[in-house]
Amino acid sequence: MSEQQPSLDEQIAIYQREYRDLDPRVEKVVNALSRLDRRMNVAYGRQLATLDLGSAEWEVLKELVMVGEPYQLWPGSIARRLGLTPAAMTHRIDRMLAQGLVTRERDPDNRVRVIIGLTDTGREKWLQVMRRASVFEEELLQDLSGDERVQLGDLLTRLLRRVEHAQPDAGGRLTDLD
Amino acid sequence: MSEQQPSLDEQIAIYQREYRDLDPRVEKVVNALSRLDRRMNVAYGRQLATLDLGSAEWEVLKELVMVGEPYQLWPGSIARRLGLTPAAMTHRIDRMLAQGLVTRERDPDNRVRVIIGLTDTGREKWLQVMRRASVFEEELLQDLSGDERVQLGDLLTRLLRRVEHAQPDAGGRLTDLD
DNA sequence: TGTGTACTCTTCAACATTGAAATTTAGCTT
DNA sequence: AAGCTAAATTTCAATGTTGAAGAGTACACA
Repeated sequence: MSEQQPSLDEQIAIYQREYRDLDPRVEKVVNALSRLDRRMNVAYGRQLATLDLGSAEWEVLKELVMVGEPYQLWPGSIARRLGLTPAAMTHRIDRMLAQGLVTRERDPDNRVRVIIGLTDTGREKWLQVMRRASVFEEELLQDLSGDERVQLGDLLTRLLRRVEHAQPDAGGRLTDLD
Repeated sequence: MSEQQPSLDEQIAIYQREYRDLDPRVEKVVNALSRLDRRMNVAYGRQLATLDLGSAEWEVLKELVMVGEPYQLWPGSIARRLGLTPAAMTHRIDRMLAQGLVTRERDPDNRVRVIIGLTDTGREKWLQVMRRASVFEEELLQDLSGDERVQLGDLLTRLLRRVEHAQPDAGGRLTDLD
């Protein structure tokens, strides 16, 4: 009935008691990953709050910067990348328009489509967030040597490959997102 | 204006163009982590759906199993662990009660408090999910040797330590969650 | 040229989460 | 023992997301 979360090793020990066939090495990786991501998001969330930005807006900003010049994307494409419904995008963009972070105009090539563009204000906001985020990220990796950072990046990239280029062929159980 | 997400390396290259001081090794780790977590959650979400379970319910189930016997927790404690408001917990538990996954009773020691307990149905549900999840997880780590799995687990654990035992003393920017 | 089909975005109602106020209880202080 | 403060949960109104339906546009094919 403890108030605080058990340590990762405690968690895995209990999981194994519940389900003997579980591989503790695999569980350690997977659960550490998910714990880390939660912590990172809490940290980002706090920094965003000090910049009057919600994490919803931040996600969209990131996608727009991520495509590079000229910082344009269709709403549906953003929605798919973020795993949201198009309806949610409509509303997010409404809000971001009001804050001057993005523009919305009809696509001349296909008038059903809409083009979302990043404003200078939006790009500046992205930069402000990244400046703070990079301080946190550096702190997070503090204990790792240069070699270890590269090693970790490589291992994670190899996992990512499995899951980002997953063809759902051959009874594949892996996820496709786009 | 591409339809699909840029690769991790493309993403980082663009980030660096926007913000020169960014350390690509750090960015690679952090962004790979966050991409992986998103993919994993999509995969889990699909498996949960086939078991008529929402990810909200799954999160609560996990916390209850994670504390071990006798599988009891206060609503506020669950809320803090999951980063939710107490109000959200009230509603989640309402739903889970209706599905017979948990019980809710007053704490005899402090009648303001409430004790949420796992039912046998709930524990069985957890097991069903884990049986499927472990297949996916094994597939995810497929390309890593036994040594590499341990190595990855260790590196991630070291990051986690930085962030889970963070005292916000000394101007610390790291997050505290509980 | 006309029709059908597919696609994109928006609108709408239902549901989940949030933040704040309200309620109830415990524990401390005097 | 009374009153004050702090804590846990629930209730309520407001906001965000979802799924489905609707409106508009492009493309293929007859």
